Amino acid sequence: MHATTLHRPTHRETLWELEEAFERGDLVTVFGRCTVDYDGRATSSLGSGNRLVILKPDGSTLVHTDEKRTPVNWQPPGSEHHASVRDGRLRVRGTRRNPAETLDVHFEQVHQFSALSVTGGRDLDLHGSEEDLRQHVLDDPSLVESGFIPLETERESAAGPMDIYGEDGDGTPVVVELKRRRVGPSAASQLQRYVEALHRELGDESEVRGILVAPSVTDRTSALLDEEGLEFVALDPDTGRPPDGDTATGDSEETQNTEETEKTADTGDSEGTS
Amino acid sequence: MHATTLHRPTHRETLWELEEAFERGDLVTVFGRCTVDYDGRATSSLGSGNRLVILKPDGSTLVHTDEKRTPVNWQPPGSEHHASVRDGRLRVRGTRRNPAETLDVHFEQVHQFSALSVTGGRDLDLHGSEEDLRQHVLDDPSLVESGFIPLETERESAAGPMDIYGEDGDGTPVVVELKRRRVGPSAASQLQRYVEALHRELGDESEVRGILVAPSVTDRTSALLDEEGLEFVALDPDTGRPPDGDTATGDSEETQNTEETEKTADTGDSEGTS
DNA sequence: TTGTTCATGTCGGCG
DNA sequence: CGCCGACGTGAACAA
Repeated sequence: MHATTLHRPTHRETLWELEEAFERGDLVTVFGRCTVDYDGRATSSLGSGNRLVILKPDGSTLVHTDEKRTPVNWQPPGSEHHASVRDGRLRVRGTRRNPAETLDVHFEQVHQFSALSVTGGRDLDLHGSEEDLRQHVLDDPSLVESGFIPLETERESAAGPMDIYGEDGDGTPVVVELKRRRVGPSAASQLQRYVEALHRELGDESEVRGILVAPSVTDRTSALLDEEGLEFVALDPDTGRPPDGDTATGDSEETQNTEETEKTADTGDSEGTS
Repeated sequence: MHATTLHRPTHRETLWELEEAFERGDLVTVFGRCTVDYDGRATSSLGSGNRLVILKPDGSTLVHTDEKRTPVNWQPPGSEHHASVRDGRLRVRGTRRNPAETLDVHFEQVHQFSALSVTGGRDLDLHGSEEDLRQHVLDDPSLVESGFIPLETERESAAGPMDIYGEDGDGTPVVVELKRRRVGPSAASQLQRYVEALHRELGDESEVRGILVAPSVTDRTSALLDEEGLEFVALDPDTGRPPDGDTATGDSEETQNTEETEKTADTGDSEGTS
């Protein structure tokens, strides 16, 4: 581990240290007054101001102001860094092809330069994603509906892979779409795509049910689900159980299967993870 | 403008400077060996390693490794920073409510601390977004189709706001969905949602056309569009004209209006921007 | 605050 | 490398 820092360096000094840092594979931060120009998937320009520029050894460039989580300008990983001095200004350029794009940072003045060796320890242990929700459902399919039997995950269809494919107690095909958070209209459309594709695949006479599993759903989306004959089951991705305010279980006398459907899954005695 | 930098400071020194920097509203960078723990919308932990931590005066926290554009961990703007020393470690905590979430960075060692005044100049001039494409179409509606008349943008429907609502030469309602880049299935679904909602709104006897305007479309999506009776028009968001390889203009003898539809817009003499 | 959608989204996985 | 969908998406804007 090492850290090189220059205070108010000349452009020539910065240029030299930049190239050394690129060579070593350091992470570089440059704080200074600069303009930024981007051209590629879109086009942008940013007037002069003091910003923090980060150059990563994987080729990425981040230009940060004092606000927001998202950089005001950037270049993705896989780009190439190149630095030069022209017209009394230091230029740091990031380029890539496919898509072709270029980011130019022109420094009028560099207030601070740092080269840091940031190697090691970058794998994150994350819980609470859609993957976890799926595991909950596979561990105890009755969470979706009593009698539900998962048959396949990521099952392919003409509309793409569906999260969980299975059958209900009557042997009717069921498509389950999982969302880790409150869902909007797009999730309903996505589920509908899968249901329609499967319906076409299995034959026009076949019934196919679609169930959206998420912690909650917006009003408009709830209406869309109703119109499409799709169903909703409330599940929290963390606990794998119905959220606290478990209203809107979808059965507002509009679900198409009016026979004795038991939607209330019996909680409690799930054996859980192996 | 000022920049304070400490090289291998003690935790006590860092703590002092951190609180000063928070007070001044500086942007802070801390480079050091640390662990990171997050709990909120999800839960994550990150083992010990050398990382660059950025603390913005708007409350955001970014933890960057030597790879990727996206921080390995973060806290959004609007959070609150708090620093303390416990058990011989420096803890920097970011918290917010709604949703409730906490990010803890525990430093075993700080290699470098900087406090930077990054005020000013953060508005970006950006071109090439969907907004530009819309302007192109509104300037010359024949780009979509000869005879097309835009009536309203962001028109509300039961399925949400549609990009452009208008009429074709026959007075048939048309929903136009704009995309700045090559589109996948979700865009087709989105358009279909709007068309269906409008169809319902105007009455079951009414015909409603849906046109997807984008530079290009994937094969599967093209099939989806066909099945739904939706149309596609190829337009480049930058130039507002058909892209170079202008194949797949949608008229593969499957569009439902087989009367004399003139899809080929006359290029060239568009008056353009006012 | 909630709902909805765009984004230079970014990122990972699979074919 | 393209397609496809998740993401602690973030950010802007309207209701």
